[in-house]
Amino acid sequence: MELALSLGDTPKPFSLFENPNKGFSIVLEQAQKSLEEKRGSSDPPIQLNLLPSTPVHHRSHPSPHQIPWLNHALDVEPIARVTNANRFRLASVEDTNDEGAAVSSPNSAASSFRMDFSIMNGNGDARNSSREGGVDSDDEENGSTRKKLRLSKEQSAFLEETFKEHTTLNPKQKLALAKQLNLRPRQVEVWFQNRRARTKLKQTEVDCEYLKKCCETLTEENRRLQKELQELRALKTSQPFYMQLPATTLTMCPSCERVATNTTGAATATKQTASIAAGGRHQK
DNA sequence: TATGCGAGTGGCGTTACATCA
DNA sequence: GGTGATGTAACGCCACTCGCA
Repeated sequence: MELALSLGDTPKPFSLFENPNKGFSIVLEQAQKSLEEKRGSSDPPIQLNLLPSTPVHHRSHPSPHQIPWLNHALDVEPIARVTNANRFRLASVEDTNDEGAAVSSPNSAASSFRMDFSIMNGNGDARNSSREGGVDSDDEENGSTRKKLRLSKEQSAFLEETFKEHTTLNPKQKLALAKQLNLRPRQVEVWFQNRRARTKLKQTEVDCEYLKKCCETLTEENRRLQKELQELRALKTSQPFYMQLPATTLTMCPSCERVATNTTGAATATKQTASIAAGGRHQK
């Protein structure tokens, strides 16, 4: 599994910015604004491309990895986070596919791996080995012990591709995917939950790194400005002559910040004075 | 021993439905 | 009978956690 890290050049800003409920976002926003103001340009914020980027043209130009039935399902019913709003009662369907027994909690459909895939797929072939993510033979023999299930590479890859298309599944998609991969719907559901959680975790790590860099940059900028201020104050005390210049004679060109001579204004004169005191920094 | 990851559990939000005033 | 308030069940998701490979 590859996690692509994109540093900039992303249409979407920082993920945390998108969530106003996160306390982090305020800090980040301020830091980013501050940096942008100082630089005069907006550096593209960092973003970890863990979440699948859904191409705008994705329906018209399907990728080689696209899953037709999923796209079809999308056409029928858009998902994202509307599963609650648009969900339809599938309890009976799921329960049927989900063993319908050995339920340890309302959300966990099964705590053992007893499953006859021949019921679901019409074939109970040799793919149902534990390594392939199907029924574990040990579980068949010993229902009390649960062996660690590992999905096969093919199953993982397929789930990954599906996740790239959309990070959540509606019940139809879940059932279809489970059927296609020879897994229980609950397994597909859990895989997507875990995948979302780990994506979020990775993104958080990247966010933290970005915040660190922001903090360092701002600290450095602050240090520089403090130093500059000290120099200005020193100049002000040692060369009071500049402070006695008529305020109406000097100003700054707003566009290039060079000295102009025949406009007036006390504020701009102050700016000019500061500029001269700073050694004409703007005249590079 | 550390790590990845599949899975269990509890809590929360949302929706549909039933009941009652 | 229609309507709004309230309670409840079902469902999905998330955060946390465990434990196996």
